[in-house]
Amino acid sequence: MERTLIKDAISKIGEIVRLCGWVNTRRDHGKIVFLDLSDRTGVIQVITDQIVNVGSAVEIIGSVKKRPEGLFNPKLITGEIELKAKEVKILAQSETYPFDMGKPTLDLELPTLLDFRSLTLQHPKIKEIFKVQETILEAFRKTATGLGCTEIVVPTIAASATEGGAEVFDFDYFGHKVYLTQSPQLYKQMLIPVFERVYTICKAYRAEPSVTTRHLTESTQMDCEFAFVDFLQLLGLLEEVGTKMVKAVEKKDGEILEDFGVDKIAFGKIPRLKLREAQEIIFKEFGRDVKEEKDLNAQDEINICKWALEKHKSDFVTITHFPTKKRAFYTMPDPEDKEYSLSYDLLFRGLEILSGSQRINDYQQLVETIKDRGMNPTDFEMYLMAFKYGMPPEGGFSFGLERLTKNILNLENIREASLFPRDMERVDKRLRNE
RNA sequence: GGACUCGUAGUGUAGCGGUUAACACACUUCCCUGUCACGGAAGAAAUCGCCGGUUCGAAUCCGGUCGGGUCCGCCA
Repeated sequence: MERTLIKDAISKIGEIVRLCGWVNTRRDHGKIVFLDLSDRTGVIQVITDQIVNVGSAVEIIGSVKKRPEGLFNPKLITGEIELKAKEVKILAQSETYPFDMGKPTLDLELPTLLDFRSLTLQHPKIKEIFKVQETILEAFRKTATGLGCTEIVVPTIAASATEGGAEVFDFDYFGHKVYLTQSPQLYKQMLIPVFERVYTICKAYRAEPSVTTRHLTESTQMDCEFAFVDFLQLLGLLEEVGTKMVKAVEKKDGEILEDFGVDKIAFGKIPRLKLREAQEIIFKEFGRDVKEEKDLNAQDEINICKWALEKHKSDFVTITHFPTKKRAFYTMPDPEDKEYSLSYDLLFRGLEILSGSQRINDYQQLVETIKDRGMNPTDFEMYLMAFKYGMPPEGGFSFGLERLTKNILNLENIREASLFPRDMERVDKRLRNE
């Protein structure tokens, strides 16, 4: 007999069907036993007299019935029907889970959540995090494609430590020292003269010894790069991509946002502030003098987002013109004040979720900048080659997928927004110093 | 790297000088034909992270150690 998906059972009242899925919970009333059966499309109540362990994979043949009047369950899409089982076949018996999977929220401490990752991911509410992530990825692809970008796949093994800034992982490569890339930056720039506009979804590696709620050593970046654009156009592009991703989640996963108790997202016109202007606002509105700082710290980001929400009804804020010295070498200095750069960060609900810049596209200027930073142009031979042959004005940006997911769902820790998070102390299992 | 915090059944917590170490969920057995976080009865399950000290007496106080967590720094 052909398998029926749970959501399709709704239209099969009176028919005999075969359902496949997992037993979520069991309510045993003696002569009558209720099972909640789930598959990828939903959950249905099954009536049987058999005891089946929670978690087991089963195949159930039975008849779809309309529930008696007054016994509907509005929480289920199948709440007006149920399956009267004729035959329950256990395909794979489940052991007892180390915690209660039946509760609406898995109430576990973070280390427990991650120690049992292959099990905790099965919980409906945790699964939802990654359905949202899927929506973000889907919307990013769709928006970038709509903007004329070609999707590219870039390497994560590189011969030079490249960009400076973050610490990088190095390892032995057939007797040579090579590095894991901290961003797809150089590769997407090299592909500008090929495709004019590109995007990539890739992994980025940072060996920073940071143990915080917002850092991963392996993150997923969503990157775009555009040719023939100026600074203001770039700001428009990043705000469009950012807004569309969040709107897609609101549209497609509204119920999940409700489940997580998330406030309605504010889409007012996104304020654009130079770093100095943002610092001025923080001083005036929050009484904290950070005007000498070269970047915003975590508290600054929270403050300025609060201001943007109150004054501009926007959960986003764009911060521009960071000090040139604090940014990667390929960042274009502001021609009007070279101390500052044509760079930007996008903040969303108190956290930086994107950064990027207008790039230096002039070959000579790029070579000089690399030298000024104490790096060697010969380490960038292939990269620089592209700039000798008609590199147009260009720029781009990079979104952090896990950070965006964390902040959309108001998760406490970024590790919750990664299926298998890597940090200083964990690569699937806990690492111990021997 | 620095500061502050927390380690108690499988899980999440309570207890903070003398308790038979408590509660909830999960688990086992029994009862229950309408539950949907089902309900009811009984039960199993913890050398209170580890080592040492103070004390007549330590889960509880002190020191050390190991392991978490949060914040700061670094960083995206």
